Amino acid sequence: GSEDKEGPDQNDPSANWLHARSSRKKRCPYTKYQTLELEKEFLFNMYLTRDRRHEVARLLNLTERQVKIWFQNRRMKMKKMNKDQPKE
Amino acid sequence: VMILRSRFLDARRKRRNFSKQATEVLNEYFYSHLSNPYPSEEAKEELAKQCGITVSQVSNWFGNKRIRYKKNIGKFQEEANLYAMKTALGATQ
DNA sequence: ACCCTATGATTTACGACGCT
DNA sequence: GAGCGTCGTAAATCATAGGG
Repeated sequence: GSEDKEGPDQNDPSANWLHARSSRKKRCPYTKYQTLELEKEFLFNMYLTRDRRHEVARLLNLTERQVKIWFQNRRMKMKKMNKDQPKE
Repeated sequence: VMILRSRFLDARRKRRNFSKQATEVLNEYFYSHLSNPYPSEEAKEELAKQCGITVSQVSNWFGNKRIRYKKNIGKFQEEANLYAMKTALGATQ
């Protein structure tokens, strides 16, 4: 019989978890320069206007979408830092 | 100067491995919820309390565990069986 | 000391869903 | 109803801990 293995496997559990994200862009780490400039911009203000986003994207050779998402992630990071350690 | 700067920037990366006991608790939860190893916020808080770590650390642990388990199920088979047996024994008690 | 793997944390990139 | 917001996450990568 095909059931000679132990019970727990039965089916592939990992196949069950979440979407098998096929066509996603591979994560590509930003350069020191790009990150530094993004941080400076974030320090200036946490939310970008359309024009500012366009400008930053052009300056750093990133897409506007990447810049938008970077700011979203950066805000989440700030929130997490405040939650984990209110001071520093 | 470079040392000071890098330490400042990466201060949060300083870490110690979790205690054996904490890892035990996390693994027990993971393998007893293997079909859906996504603890709720409340469950994370409870686990964090039991393990003496933060909720963020619990989230990190599950994120790492899920991806590493999925990437190489074979490597974790022994561990999976161990914890499966444990919960089974606990249930029959 | 050196090398290597395990492990915890951080960084990109999205999907899901909300609000306006 | 396109567009940007948060939230939770996957996946890759980073940095170190820990062990032989």
